[in-house]
Amino acid sequence: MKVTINDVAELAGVSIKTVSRVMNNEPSVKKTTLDKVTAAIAQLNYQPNAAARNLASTRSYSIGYIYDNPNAYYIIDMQKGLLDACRKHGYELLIHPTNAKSANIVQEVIDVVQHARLAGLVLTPPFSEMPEIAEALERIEVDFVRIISGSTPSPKLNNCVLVDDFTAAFKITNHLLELGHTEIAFLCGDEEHSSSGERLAGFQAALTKRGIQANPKFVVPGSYSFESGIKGAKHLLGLAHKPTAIFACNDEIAAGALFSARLANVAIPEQLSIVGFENSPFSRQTWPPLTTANQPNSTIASQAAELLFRHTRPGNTRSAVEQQPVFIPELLVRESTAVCPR
Amino acid sequence: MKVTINDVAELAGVSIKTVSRVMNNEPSVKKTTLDKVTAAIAQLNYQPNAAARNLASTRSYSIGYIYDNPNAYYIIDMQKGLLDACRKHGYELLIHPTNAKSANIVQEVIDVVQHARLAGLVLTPPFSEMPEIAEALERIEVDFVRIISGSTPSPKLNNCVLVDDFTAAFKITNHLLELGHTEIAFLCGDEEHSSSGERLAGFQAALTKRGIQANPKFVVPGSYSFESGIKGAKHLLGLAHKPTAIFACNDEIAAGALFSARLANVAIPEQLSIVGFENSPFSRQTWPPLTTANQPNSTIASQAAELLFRHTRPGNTRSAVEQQPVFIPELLVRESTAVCPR
DNA sequence: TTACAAAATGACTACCGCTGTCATTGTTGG
DNA sequence: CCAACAATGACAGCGGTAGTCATTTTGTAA
Repeated sequence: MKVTINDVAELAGVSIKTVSRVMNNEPSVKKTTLDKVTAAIAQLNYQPNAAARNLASTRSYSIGYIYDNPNAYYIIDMQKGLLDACRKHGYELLIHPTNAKSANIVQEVIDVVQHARLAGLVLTPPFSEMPEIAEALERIEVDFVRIISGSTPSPKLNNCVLVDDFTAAFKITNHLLELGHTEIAFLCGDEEHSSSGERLAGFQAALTKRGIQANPKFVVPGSYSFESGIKGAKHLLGLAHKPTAIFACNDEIAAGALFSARLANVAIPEQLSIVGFENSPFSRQTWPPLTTANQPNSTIASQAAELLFRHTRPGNTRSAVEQQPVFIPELLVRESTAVCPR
Repeated sequence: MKVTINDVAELAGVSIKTVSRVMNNEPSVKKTTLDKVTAAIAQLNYQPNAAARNLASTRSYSIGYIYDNPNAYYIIDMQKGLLDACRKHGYELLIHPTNAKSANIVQEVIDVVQHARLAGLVLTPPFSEMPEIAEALERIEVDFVRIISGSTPSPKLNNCVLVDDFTAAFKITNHLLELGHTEIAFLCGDEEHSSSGERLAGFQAALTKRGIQANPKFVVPGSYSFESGIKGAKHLLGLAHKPTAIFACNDEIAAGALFSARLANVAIPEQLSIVGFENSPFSRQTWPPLTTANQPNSTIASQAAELLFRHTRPGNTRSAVEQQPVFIPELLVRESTAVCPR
């Protein structure tokens, strides 16, 4: 029933030490031996006992995902990507939802890492944007990969997976411009999340490039919620001079805006175009379905985990600057956008 | 830095075996010794190394949560509750999202359980309603707790946590009846989910009790989605004889119905009352916010885990019939319901 | 071929931190 | 005061990793 390293060694006709060498990708194993052992492993479907490994090894075979994000769809997608990568590399995933604003959050993170003897951590906003967390993890010498909003790799962004909100927002805005819109409003997300700022910057850059001066009245502060979308759109539709398109900082805001427009008897997309961002299930559930930017969260998460594993693997120095994967969410045109009515 | 059982033993002036006994709630530890050890544990903030425990013990200290559910909010809530219970009892949680409809799902579940040496499993719909899964788990003698829709504990529902959809639906319907509604429509969820049937039964029972005959035209089949709510409500509002209230089988359907009503220029709640079910974040994000039934998913999950731990703990026989906790989602009145206009 | 260094492998040991078993020591009550 | 039982401790693993050498293979230059 239970296959141990001894069974594999016996079948392959080698010592357990050699099997161990194979399992840990150590060099100095001859090709022919490696093949024999690999075959035996496959034949017996041997999977090393995680508990024994963790106990014996100085290395750890689990990584953690600490999060605090109201967007359940985002979290689920991230988890999925992390789990896939973990499964592939024989790691375990520890999930730890918590409150990023709690007073002793740094200590809590440290406790989790140390108690579970984690090899590393994957951080998403807001944790990935909290310098005190990064500092603490560096202090206790635990690897981590941050998923953050950004477009240009740089040494400062060491160990980050970048999501290029700027460029994606630029493209979305171009889509609206191509439809003839020039009076475009922007509904911001939370100021604390850098993604909101990046998207706004991309939006403004696209306008500027076309020689259009962004109307400051059309930039509405808010937060990443349906509620905020309702309010923001209501405000915009009450202006004497109304926009013909709204760029909402995420799908929830867009859905709220859509709702508000309905209330005001504004036809979407005939009288008003609305775009979202993220391609959450949310965006497909509205009516009409939202034009948005597809953010491949699972893939992003997988990449982040892979990056982490690369560090964690022995022989790699933590300080080595890794290449920084950059993801550009892609424009996904659906039915909430149309040619400018004017 | 790292506190082990030895440190505790030394501080308490006992052998490590005694500390182990305390950690595992074994009897035959003298009160005075127990206090000494407990104090030492607290003082050092000792937490046993999970890997070592798993390795040494015949028992397992991890449980699994296997799921396949499109509702991310539900999953996140469940995870939260399970994690809380696990943390409290020193267990670990393995999460495993997968596809319930895959051909070899039973084998997959068995593999997960055996590879991770799980002490038990918590199952939610659809897994909790798949007899082949239950049979397989019984065959390999792994404990599991199912969270299912049901109102009356019975030996057949051994090791289940019941969510009394029937009674909750009954109460919701009563709320509508008390507002004077008699022409109430029902938007069904997926047929495969027993919760939909239970809610419908509760709805009909409430009508019957008031001597109202349910109009068969007002029971609309569908699925647990926004889309389905849109369609269902559109159909209902197109009838010559329209309902004055709609009972949607969950919040997403209700949100869809609400959307449809807006499109048809039907004022909510003045002209039409709409209720949902679940109290998902969704229900607060609509406008007006939905009257719904609050389903405390985290608590339900915690209870399920507790039940599982009780089995798993040595000294308990698997076959012992446990009490079955029953949760009745509670009516939560918000702004989507009002007195019947007629 | 031979010789010899280098590479590959194995035998063995010491853990990792905890639990299970069984022997030993305390602590009662008759 | 001693049986009888409760409370405690000594010690051997669990299934691996890691390190140390010793030994066997291999490759290669003379």
